[in-house]
Amino acid sequence: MAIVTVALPIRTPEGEFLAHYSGQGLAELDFPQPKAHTVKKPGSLPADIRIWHRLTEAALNSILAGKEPAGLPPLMPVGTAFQQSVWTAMRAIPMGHTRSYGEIAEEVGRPKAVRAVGGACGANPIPVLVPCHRVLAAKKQIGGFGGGLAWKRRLLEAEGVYV
DNA sequence: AATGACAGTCCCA
DNA sequence: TGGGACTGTCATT
Repeated sequence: MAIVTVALPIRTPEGEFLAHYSGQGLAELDFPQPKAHTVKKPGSLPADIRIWHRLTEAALNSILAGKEPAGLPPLMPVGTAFQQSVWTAMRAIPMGHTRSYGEIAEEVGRPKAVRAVGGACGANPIPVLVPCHRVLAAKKQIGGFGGGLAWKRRLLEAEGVYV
């Protein structure tokens, strides 16, 4: 059975993100690429994907503007059981709040797997909407970020969080 | 199958 | 300030 995904661009004040949809929902969200690459739009899209994309566009722009999204598309990232549990825990962090890698590790029942939590954060396919940027190192240190620390700072700043 | 490298954290010297 | 143990995942060997 073929795996079907659709990639659609999202214009924001920060650049053009790229959203990937599977048949289940939003599977991946890419930060703006250094090289502006054109995305070919399919002539017609399934109704559910159009709806999800509108939700993704609105949610992404809301968060970038520091506002609570009115709604989210179904978030369907692909990953291991451990990664799924970490991503689920991250989604429970309210806007403007943060957790440490250690706190997330405890929440998923693996208090000693702190470092592995960092790995799962880095593997998060849906940054921003799955708020990996709200996970900091101990003592409110900034920690790392796959998309570049500038993005992490930018996203935290939009939520009024300063490290 | 084993090793090394990571978006971490704590402990002990 | 520095080194070791701990943990999940992936690339490399």
